[in-house]
Amino acid sequence: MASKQVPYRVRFAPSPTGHMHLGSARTALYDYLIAKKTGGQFILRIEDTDFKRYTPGAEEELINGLRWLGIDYDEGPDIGGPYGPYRQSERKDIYLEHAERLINEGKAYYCFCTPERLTRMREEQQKRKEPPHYDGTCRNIPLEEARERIKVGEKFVFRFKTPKEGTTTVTDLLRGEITVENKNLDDYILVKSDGWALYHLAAMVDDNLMKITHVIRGSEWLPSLPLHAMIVRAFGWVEPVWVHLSIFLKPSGKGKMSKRESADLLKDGHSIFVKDLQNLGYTPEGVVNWVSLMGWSYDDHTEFFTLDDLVDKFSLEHLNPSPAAINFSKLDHFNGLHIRNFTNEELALRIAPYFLKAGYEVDQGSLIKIAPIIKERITTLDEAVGMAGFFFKEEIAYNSQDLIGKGLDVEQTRKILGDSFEILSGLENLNLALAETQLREYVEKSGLSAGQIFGVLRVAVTGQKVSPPLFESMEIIGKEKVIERIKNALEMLS
RNA sequence: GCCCCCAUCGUCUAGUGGCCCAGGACGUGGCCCUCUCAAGGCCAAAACAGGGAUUCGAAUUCCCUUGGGGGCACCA
Repeated sequence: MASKQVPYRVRFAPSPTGHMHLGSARTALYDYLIAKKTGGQFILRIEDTDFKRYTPGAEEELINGLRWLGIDYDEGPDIGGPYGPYRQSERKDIYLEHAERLINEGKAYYCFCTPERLTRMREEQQKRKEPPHYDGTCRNIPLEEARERIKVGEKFVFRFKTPKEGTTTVTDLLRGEITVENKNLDDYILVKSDGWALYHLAAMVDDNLMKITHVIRGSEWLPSLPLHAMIVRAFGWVEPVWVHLSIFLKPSGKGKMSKRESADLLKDGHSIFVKDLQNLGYTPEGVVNWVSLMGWSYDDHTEFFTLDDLVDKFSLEHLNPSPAAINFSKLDHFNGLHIRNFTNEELALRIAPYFLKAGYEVDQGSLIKIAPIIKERITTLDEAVGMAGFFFKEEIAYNSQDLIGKGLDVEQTRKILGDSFEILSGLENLNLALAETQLREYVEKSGLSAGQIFGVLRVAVTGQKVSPPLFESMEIIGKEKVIERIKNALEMLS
């Protein structure tokens, strides 16, 4: 009997404040993988208590992004679940109750300091070269007095009463024990004066209520981990396993990606936003494979994974804590790999939207025929349009200069075109084997190279200097159209 | 400034004291294949940040230095 796997309950808890980026995608992926692997649940929770930063449409983009990547969640705002609601904006009272509980137990206190006073305080601390921290003005106000002030209508926040002495030790799965001196920790605000909980409180309360066993998140949260552990401990709850994933650095490896740089990236056909990646012709398979390997590895020799492979092979043990620079050329590599792995039917389905977007009228039947000859020539789906658009054009446009092959002059080119026209016209159809045999015989007799002759025909038939294989292409285009295009080319040169 | 984290080829990484004068992948260069472009195959260049300590033995353990990153909000 195999040892029993404990099901993990994990959550992806983004705030709807912008576009879904790679870091989020990876966190969600790992959440999904480990939940699936252990037979547990993956929960989507929206952390939307900061209304100032709320971005309309962000939640929808998040959900679409997850869906596109194939990362399904078991509980979430749109599908519900036994521990809802899954939007923090619908859980205000829950947080307030918990904050009150901390107050009653002497583990938190009401603070009446105004934001203005706090900024002034911080400025002075900076002037004195002190680390910014709350000075504790309200820390020792007797509870009775504080309640009176609240009754009178004074504005207040809840602050956590952080011990001033001793140390706090928390264990991160990837890094081991992390110990900090409590005097370096602040009396963090738990609930704002508008009554809304801050992340520190809300997330810990929700994680407990939603029975989260493993908190998997970015390591930008590491500095507040001791606080989070303190809050969990103050409530007397058992801590989840803390897992802080490595940070993604920009391709240069120098710092996190900024807004400005993200925009520049897009010009090169890359992006850190899931939505852009989709538009740029990347496949969910490629993105998932690529992102899974940033900060995690399986073994020495396996790197090609489908989502199902990953469910099978993923484990928290092989996570790497060091920051990772984003490497887009590797994305291209994986994307190409997965495109080549598609069946022709699948590829046809995937590239169709890109043709449509470019204004082409395409049919599935033709795309299936085209799929095998472009498969190994494209790294992104949208490249199919540039590579194979000529199949669907009534008339192809190109520069007549491009017709004239390397080492050839106009006369020679015309002769090639004319002879080819004769040869192909004489054929019953442009059956691949037949056409190629005939044309190769012609090459033999002509004394020219195959490259020269086929090059001329390539431009005449496809309008491109770079195209899928000539004979395969001609067969798909059909005799009539091929002959006509050769004739047009001939006329162009006269 | 303070706190925390990290440190193997350009990049992503394998490596948990001897199997490593360090393996794989991307990228780069070369060759082969070839109707273009790819794909594919083969080959090559390319790294344990530095210094101590522990040990018979260190990429692997400990300490220091250096470098890099993250965080210091009534944001998440």
